Amino acid sequence: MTYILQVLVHTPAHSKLSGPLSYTSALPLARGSIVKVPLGKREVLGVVYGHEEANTQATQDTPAFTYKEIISHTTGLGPLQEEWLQLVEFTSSYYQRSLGEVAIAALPAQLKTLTGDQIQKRVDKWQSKHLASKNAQPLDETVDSNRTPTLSAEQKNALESIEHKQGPFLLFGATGSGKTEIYLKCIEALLEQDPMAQALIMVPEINLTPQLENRIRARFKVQLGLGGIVTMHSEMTPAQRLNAWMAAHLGQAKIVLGTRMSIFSSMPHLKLIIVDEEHDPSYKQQEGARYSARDLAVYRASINKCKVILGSATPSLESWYHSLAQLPMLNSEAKNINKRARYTRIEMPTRIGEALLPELKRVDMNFQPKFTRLSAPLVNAIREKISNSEQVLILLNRRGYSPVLYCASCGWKSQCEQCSAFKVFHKADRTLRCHHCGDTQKVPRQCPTCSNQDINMLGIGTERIEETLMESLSDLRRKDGSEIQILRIDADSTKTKDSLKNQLDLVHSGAVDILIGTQMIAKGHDFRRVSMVAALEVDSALFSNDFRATERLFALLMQAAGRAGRDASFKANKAPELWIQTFTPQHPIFQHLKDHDYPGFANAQLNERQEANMPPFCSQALIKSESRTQENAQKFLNEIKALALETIHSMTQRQLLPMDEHILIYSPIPMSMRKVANVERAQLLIESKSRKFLQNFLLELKERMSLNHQRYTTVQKWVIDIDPHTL
DNA sequence: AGCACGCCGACT
DNA sequence: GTCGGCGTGCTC
Repeated sequence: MTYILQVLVHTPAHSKLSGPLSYTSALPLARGSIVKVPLGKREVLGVVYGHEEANTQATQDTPAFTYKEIISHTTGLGPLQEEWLQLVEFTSSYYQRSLGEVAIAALPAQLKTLTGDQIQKRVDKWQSKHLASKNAQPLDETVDSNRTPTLSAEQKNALESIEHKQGPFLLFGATGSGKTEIYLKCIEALLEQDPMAQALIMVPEINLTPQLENRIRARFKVQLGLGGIVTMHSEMTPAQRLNAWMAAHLGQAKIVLGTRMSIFSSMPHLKLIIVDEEHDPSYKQQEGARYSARDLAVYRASINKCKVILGSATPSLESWYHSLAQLPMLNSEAKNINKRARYTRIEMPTRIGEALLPELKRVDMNFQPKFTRLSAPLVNAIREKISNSEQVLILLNRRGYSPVLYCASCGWKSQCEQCSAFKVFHKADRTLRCHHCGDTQKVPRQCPTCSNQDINMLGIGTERIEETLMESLSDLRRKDGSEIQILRIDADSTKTKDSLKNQLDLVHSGAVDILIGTQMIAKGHDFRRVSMVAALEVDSALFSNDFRATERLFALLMQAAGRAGRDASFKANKAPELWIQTFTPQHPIFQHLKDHDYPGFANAQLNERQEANMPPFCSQALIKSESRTQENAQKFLNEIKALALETIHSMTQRQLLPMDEHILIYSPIPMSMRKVANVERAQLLIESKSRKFLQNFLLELKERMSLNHQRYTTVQKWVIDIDPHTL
């Protein structure tokens, strides 16, 4: 008997080939089976999507098409489960990519290169190893799994809610309020109740949060054995990824800890999903299928009928909004709408132990001498902390020495020829570097256009702050008379593999007094002896074109402040301090920050978003195009716009859309980074009050586009970004 | 997406 | 004379 299988293969999103392809097979392989199939001259990985008995006679309207036969199917690895396929289907349709692309991208790459036999060997090897480690229950080491901390009343209430309610849960807990302990307790309870159960924990970037992994391993190592806990992130080797994936797929890994990619891990007994720091932008994939792993987590929990916990001290406005049963009414214009709270909010406002909330100090830069980089009050405060053997953390989100070079006599600037950006002066190797295309040149000794010897620097970067501090604190000594140590951590200082970890270890060990860095140091890491955090140059985020910039700044500053004063044994008789240098100290964000009032901030933001009809009060999609010329990039989008208007008209006529303007098509504009590496970029924003209508509309728009596919040749590349993060 | 075929520029 | 650029076209 011959069967015809529909197989998902990695085919492009916008083409005739975007659907499942048909192959013949001697076996009626189950949906979800992993197979190898021929495609053109290649042999590719595929996932069986369905099968039917072959019709011996080709029907009239389907001309006989000679299908190729599948090459092999992977024994030893059972089929991917129905819920997993459903997640793939949803991702594919919601984010407008082909089923095959989503499915194959979600599988470990080694499945493509290894033969069926090789995979079988891996499975056998893995299973015997796993069994061995299971039998040898480690009595070794100083595992203190029984030593679980006593829970606060807040934590007890939180656990009770999670146990008795349905969720999804928004765990809104201050930094240091013990969210991690809640996660661990939930997993504990789950495994106790069902030893087969699997839990998925997602974190924004695993290398920035090794503490969580350590705590999970410490807590569950004995119970689960080595293979019971696996991690998944992009820095693992292909072999490691395959192993972790198999462990999860075969049900032996009970805990999967990973970055956004792990939302697609095959977990047949998935019973709990946790999204830590759910507000973090890195949950949004920026390539291929541009999914939000956080949103998919909520969806996956609903199809798996399992619980999902979104945790954050500064939730995304979307999640916050979903946790409200009623909109706040702070402005007269705001409408008080009663709505359904989709998420159950659980609050844990109190920091555990003696840790005090940071105190906000604003330096009004309007009253500082012109071009001041580090204000006198800030420098004095730093001196005081250091001489008191405390650590200081300085945040500046700009690496390099100076972001722009400028010639005062002719007006030359260090513009990158290939990008709409300036080349940044890096003093360490005396180069001018473009941070967008990577182009690097030696720094000119004189102005390239007028030969003026005197080139000015505009603005500051982390390198320059490091230098400035070294100079202004050169006389300062530690209590024991030794020299103070300043360390800079940014993408430049952490190029080699373990350098980030090594540098962070230096901070933890106390060898460093002042740590200067970009955003990367604000995430996750506990610097226990840090008693002061200073943020420089924050104003640009307050006046950005991107409506989410304020939200991101607030989260960053709250998170940075949370780095400080976490050491219970650190006898801080004073609260830790968060210093901000700003030209707009009266900006409302700072009042909320001072009061540690996230709800106040979020509610004010929600009111603004409501008035301006921005997310979460509308859904957005962004079509981006790339071309040699800006004109062509926009020309393409104008064609799309015309097609979109036609589509709306037609859909309205067919009553697929309501009569009034439910879909709003803006006009093409250059992207905020309009040129990168000599490629001009433009974008077209599409908006709707209704997520469902927007989806339906985009589906039909895409269909119409593929009908006249050959027409779109003016453009090199185009993509649809659903729920874009940055505009 | 890959991968081939195919037709024009600078090199062993 | 070949190597190799990326435009065009095809893959169940």
